[in-house]
Amino acid sequence: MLPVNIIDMCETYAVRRLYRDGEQIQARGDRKPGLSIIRSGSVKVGNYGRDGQYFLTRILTSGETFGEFTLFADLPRTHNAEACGDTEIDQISKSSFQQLLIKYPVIKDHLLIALAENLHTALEILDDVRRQPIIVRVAKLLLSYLGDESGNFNIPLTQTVIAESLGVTRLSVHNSLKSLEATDMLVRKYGMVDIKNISTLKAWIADHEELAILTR
Amino acid sequence: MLPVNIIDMCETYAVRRLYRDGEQIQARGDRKPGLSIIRSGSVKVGNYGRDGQYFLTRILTSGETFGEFTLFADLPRTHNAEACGDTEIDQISKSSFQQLLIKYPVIKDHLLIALAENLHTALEILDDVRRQPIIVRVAKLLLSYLGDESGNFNIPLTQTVIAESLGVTRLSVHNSLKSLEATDMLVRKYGMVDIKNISTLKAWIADHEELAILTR
DNA sequence: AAATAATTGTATAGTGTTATACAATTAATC
DNA sequence: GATTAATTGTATAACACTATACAATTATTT
Repeated sequence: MLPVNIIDMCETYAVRRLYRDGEQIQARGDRKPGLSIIRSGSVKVGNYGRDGQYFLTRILTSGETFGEFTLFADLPRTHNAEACGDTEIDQISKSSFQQLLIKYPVIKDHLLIALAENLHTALEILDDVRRQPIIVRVAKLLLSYLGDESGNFNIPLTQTVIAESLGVTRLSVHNSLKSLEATDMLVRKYGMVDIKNISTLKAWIADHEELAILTR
Repeated sequence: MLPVNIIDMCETYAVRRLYRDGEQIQARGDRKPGLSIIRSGSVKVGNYGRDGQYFLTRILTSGETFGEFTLFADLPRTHNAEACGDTEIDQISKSSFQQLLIKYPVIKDHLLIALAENLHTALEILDDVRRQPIIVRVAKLLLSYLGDESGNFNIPLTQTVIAESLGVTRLSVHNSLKSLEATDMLVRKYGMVDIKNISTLKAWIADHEELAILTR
């Protein structure tokens, strides 16, 4: 996610387009490079599996960007993206972006940071997928939605969305939430999860993802 | 992986150090930023699971680099790294690297490319972990080791190493290889896998990872 | 207030993967 | 050439997760 003032710099180099709810913005495998900036609405990023099962990677909202890596490496898009509600998107083509970089070289630094952060996040998620049981991954996902410590304690995610985010069945999510509720860390509600005690949740995660740090 | 001439530029800004076989170079969670360049030997990058199970991420060899993302985002190391055989490594601290960037600004562009490529790779692997069955992932891993089309057809990987790379048991790898051998694409040998026909393997992968591209 | 849609809860069977154990084969070492 | 180590092969039981189906609950719409 780029800083606001950087995004403003981009505006004159972009072409704005409106996507209707559910409209596809890009497909996995697309090769047209360019940076996309969400100005209003939100975007569902994910892929469909063999049997139509959907794997949600992330929901991006206003101010967030995607497609950074297509600007610097000639590689196809890794994910489908579709509008989630009517959504306005600024598209900057690769050539426009190169001009933009000449005018505002500082943007390069912010892209380096953004790419570094995204890479770190991706590596951490990959690590979790491999090493953590579902219940820990559910807990960590919930924690990631709390963000600001003292913020909202009720997380508006359906069990289905959590399942799509983690790439598991809704049933597995349901069972995990039930176990977590049994240890009194949260309450399941219709279309949301209420966290009862953040620090307890954090401690529980730290406890259960504790890993042997061996040297051989 | 940075171009050779870029790595040469780095040399005078680096501190070289020898690591003995098996010696730890960095631990997951370490916060000291810096870029590492392998000058000789090789490095095993991975993590240990709860029960001591090892998850191998990659084996890096001479000329390859790691730690790029710690230079631009204040984030801890995601993986353990240990020397695999006696290994020489050039370490460039964050402050040295900043001076280096001032002298050779072009390095920034190569780092952007490297980060973009690494991010793409990570996203693709994450996608495979979620959507592909083990047998397809085994096949894709083998294919990735062929690299140059007409190169070596015998891949020197033990079933254990393949298992650690994919985060599954050796047994699952064994069964996958057996199935792939049954369709006459490869031959299992002691400590290696011989690919009989690359194009057949590629076609098989394309066939089996074919995915529904749905729009809803 | 009634009807419809969305979400959650529960139960059973099936499947792929793991865990565990040990034998067989191949390579390396003495 | 004999011994040891490493790798591969095979078999069984256990387990986590999935697939499928459907009921119950909560919210939304009319």
